[in-house]
Amino acid sequence: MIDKNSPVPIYYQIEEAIKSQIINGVLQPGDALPSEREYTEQYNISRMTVRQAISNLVHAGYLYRQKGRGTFVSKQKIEKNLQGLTSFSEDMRARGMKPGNRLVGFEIIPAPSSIAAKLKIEEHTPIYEIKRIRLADEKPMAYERTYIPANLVKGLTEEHIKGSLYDYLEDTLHLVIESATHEIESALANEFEMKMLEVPENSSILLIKRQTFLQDGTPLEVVESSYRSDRYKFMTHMIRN
Amino acid sequence: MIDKNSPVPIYYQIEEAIKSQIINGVLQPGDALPSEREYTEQYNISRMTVRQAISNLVHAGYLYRQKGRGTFVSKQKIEKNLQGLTSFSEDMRARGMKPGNRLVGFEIIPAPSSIAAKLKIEEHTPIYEIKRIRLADEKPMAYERTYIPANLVKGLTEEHIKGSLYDYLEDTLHLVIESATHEIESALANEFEMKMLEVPENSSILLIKRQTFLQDGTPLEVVESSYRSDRYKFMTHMIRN
DNA sequence: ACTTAGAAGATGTCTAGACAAGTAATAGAT
DNA sequence: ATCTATTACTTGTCTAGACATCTTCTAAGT
Repeated sequence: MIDKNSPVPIYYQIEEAIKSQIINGVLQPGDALPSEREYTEQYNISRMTVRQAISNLVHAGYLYRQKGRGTFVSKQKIEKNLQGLTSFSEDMRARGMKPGNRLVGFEIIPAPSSIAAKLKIEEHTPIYEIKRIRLADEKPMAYERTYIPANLVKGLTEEHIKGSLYDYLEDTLHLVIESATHEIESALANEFEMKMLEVPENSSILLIKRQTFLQDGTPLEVVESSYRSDRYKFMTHMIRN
Repeated sequence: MIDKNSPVPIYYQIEEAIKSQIINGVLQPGDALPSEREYTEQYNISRMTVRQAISNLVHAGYLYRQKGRGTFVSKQKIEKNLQGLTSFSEDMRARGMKPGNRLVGFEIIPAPSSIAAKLKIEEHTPIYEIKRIRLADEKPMAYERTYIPANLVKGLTEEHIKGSLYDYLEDTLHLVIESATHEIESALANEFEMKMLEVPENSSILLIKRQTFLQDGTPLEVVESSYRSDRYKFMTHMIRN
């Protein structure tokens, strides 16, 4: 079960063992876990190591702890942050749809002041402007404008955009994408959006403005998207402080 | 600086000391923190205690760690999960507005099947149905229906709802509200919503469907809200896995 | 000047306790 | 039967190391 000679950290092996007991129904929602001391004795490991495994599972939402009482399996089925930050393609795939793209525009432009402020660069600094119609199952889902600092993402080409931009950023450039903020509004589709999204007059759209950040907090991109309201709803998960 | 005789845990005191150095500009974004060993020596505490403080700040988004290199101040200014799960009143206050309420309806009804499924109770089980116009600075912001299992929240009265429902749940009933899911859509206001929200024909609205969960994963409430799109945008923060 | 190897310094993982503070169960007294 | 005190058990906090693995710097060799 726990292999002390494995390169996989012991705490991680414990995590996976507990998680699979939960997923396989051996541990039911509301069940008490064995105590930390019991794990310590069973696996002959330090209690702090057990605590690290359990803390990670508490953080992930599988377990909750109550001082003096014990540790219990959460009734809530979703893993916290499972619905995390994804690329458009990842999002569509998660919804069982086939993602696609129609590139409308791709150029380097001087950053207008509002975008520059969000990207924390000087106005007029060169940025990539990427305009796309986002498809799901071959039909328009969203119209999207993406702005990325040119000096941060060197060598970006149309080929990268046709594939997965996030794959290029993460796998080739080794950028660590950490988080994003979203502002979500409702509006009526304008003439342009009606045409791009193929929706009739007086259609409402979901406007999503997103800012993505790297691990060290550097802003990576600003994305402004107009989604068809008949085909898309935004889903998120929030934790109370 | 660090008071070992204080009831406040040492790791928490370290956290607060580092946090205030960041907030006061003593530590700048991108700056390296002193090493764990340096804190250990400076405060004459265990390195594991230092690690706990730093881990909490990493988790909160103030710092990031790189193995072999050190720990650095994040450039990103917002605290992760700062924009966490709030009540309506908390949300409005955070936006600098004065929250208010017009109670439209409050009764116990048998749970319809779709609500029962979300609350994980049997159809027809008694639930509270609370209908409110949500005000901000005395003007309508949202129309909202809330559904709460009656056996989970005993003794709920109109007085509680006129005040802060979350205060009653947390402070009086000691329920630990942990998280929520949101589904956000865009739509056109119907006749009823136009009247409640005082918006003209062909106004778009932001539809937010929320499910709130307690610490142990028990569903607490289902909330369906229609927000004025001219006065409200939804803001959230997501982390990449 | 450039390259390589070793040392120094950083975080990551883990040990084996100890005491603090909360909850639950049990035993004894009324 | 009920109440109170004690004991047992739980998580929370902390200690004082040790070794693993990564990065960076320095010194030596070419």
